[in-house]
Amino acid sequence: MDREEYLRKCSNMKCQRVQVDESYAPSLQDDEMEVEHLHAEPRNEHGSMDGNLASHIALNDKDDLELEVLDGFLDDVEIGDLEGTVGFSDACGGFFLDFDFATDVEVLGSGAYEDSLLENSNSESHSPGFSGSSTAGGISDSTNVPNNSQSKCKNDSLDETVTYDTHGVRSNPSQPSNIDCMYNISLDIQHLHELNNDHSLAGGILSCKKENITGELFRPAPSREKRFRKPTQRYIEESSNARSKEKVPTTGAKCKRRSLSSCNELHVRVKGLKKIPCEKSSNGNSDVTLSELQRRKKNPKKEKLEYGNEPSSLEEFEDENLAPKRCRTKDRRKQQRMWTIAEVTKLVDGISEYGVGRWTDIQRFLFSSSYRTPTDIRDKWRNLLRASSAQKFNKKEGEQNDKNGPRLLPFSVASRVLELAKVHPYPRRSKKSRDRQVGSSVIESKDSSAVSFGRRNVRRKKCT
DNA sequence: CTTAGGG
DNA sequence: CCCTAAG
Repeated sequence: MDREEYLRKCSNMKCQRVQVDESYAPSLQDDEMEVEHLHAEPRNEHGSMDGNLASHIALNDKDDLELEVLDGFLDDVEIGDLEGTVGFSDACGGFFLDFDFATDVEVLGSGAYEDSLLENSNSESHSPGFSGSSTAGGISDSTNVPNNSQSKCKNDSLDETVTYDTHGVRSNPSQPSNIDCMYNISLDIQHLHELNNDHSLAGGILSCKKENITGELFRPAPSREKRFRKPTQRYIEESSNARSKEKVPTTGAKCKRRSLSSCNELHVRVKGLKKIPCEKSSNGNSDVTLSELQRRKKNPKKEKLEYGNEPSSLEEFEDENLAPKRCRTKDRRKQQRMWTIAEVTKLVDGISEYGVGRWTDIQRFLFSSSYRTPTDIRDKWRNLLRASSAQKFNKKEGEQNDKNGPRLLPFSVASRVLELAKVHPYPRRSKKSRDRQVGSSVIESKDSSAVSFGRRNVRRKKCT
């Protein structure tokens, strides 16, 4: 029959592909190889999937529902293929994403997956056609296949790695995981390599598709969402603020968001596994969320520490004064806390002990139980320098300006700050200024030498 | 990660 | 106090 011939053609194409794969990846034992393998040729996969779909459609043209579903999927695959020509990483992302949403992992990950494999071997042993795979999922007799035990062993060992990785990724195993899907696909391919089976690749993927399609309703592939540009940090913050006030998003939006997050997770996971250059968007997003999390995590801790510390009356007073200001400003800003005299003296002591610039040491040894970060300490020192110099200036000018200054630091502290400022200049001389100083000194020495050896210089000048 | 500098 | 670049 022409249908069978067509199918055989398709399967032969797959067969060639498999052989090519095997030629340059003969022993695919570890997972990294598998992932790399999948990354290495996404377009081939696309092509094979496409062909499989075509054959599948040709085979199951009587089933209208599935045809519709497959139409949607085929459309998706084509789009993915087109995107594959744009760039390599994009193609990878598109491929994985497409496959992820077209595949239900719960079905693939459980026994049905093995069933499909077995069934593939069955179909292969019985007849080269796909007559068996059109009834995918139901067949599970392991007695028919001669090399079943061997392949099953391989499969089991690989399954272990898969579950391990999955646990590393997330704690909730009920949710379908992209990694699972990916690994299952790679497992499938490896399994087929092991079997050295020409037709099983096509059949395997085909049965995967079938499983997914019959297992759950086909979700309209949100693969295009993944290419949306990652929002900036500010956008994320603002949108998160706005979203809390907004109504609950619709299910579609929810689905989209989940797909996006899972996409990122997939990319990150793959990156961690293989160190494959990912799209920058995922990186940025993860970084942003990480910093946000850190910030959120930091704040409550500090709040806790604050009460155990030293709540001086002055500080509380200042805090009360500044509380409305904080509320008015952005949320992400840390609560502004005034520096108490005790803190300032501690800071001055620390600087006199450790020197300027070793803010981490000062924070560790003197402000370890405080909410002051090294940056805070450094900023305070900058402000102290400014304030002390200004105070000095004011003192020289006259002391009638006390009202204008919001708060004057005590004379003792100011004097110490000034002393320290002399010993350890804060804006430590940069290379530039040092060079400038050196240059000036050179000029001075030149000048002095010119003064002392003026005639010689002049003579030299004349000579030259 | 720490520091420096600018905002 | 925040952000970011540089080491």
